[in-house]
Amino acid sequence: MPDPKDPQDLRRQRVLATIDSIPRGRVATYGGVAEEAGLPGHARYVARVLRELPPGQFLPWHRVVGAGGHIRTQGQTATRQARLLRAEGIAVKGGRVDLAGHGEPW
DNA sequence: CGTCTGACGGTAA
DNA sequence: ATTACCGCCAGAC
Repeated sequence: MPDPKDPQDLRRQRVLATIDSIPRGRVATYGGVAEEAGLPGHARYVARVLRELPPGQFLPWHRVVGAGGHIRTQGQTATRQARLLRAEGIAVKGGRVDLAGHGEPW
């Protein structure tokens, strides 16, 4: 286990905790998650954390989308994300979700 | 240190 | 709608 006092790890934990707090049926943007985690301007960092997330983790990673509701994942991952979103009642059309109806809970 | 790379965000064409 | 840039920033090398 990584040292929980390591500031690097704390930062990541805050991001993960924020994503974990996204309710079912809602989505959040990378930038929104970053801001909520106290890291304004670090949208790319959020993406990195998710990208390197070990598979099988319980985390609603699929609820994180790009600005404007765009799905930014690629290939099979994008397919899975769309399926998971639709499974909780979020429509995905043209690689995009309706932010107006399912936007960030913050 | 300098460079390169992005599951980003925004703008311009 | 697409493509090309640009600004940004943590990491890897």
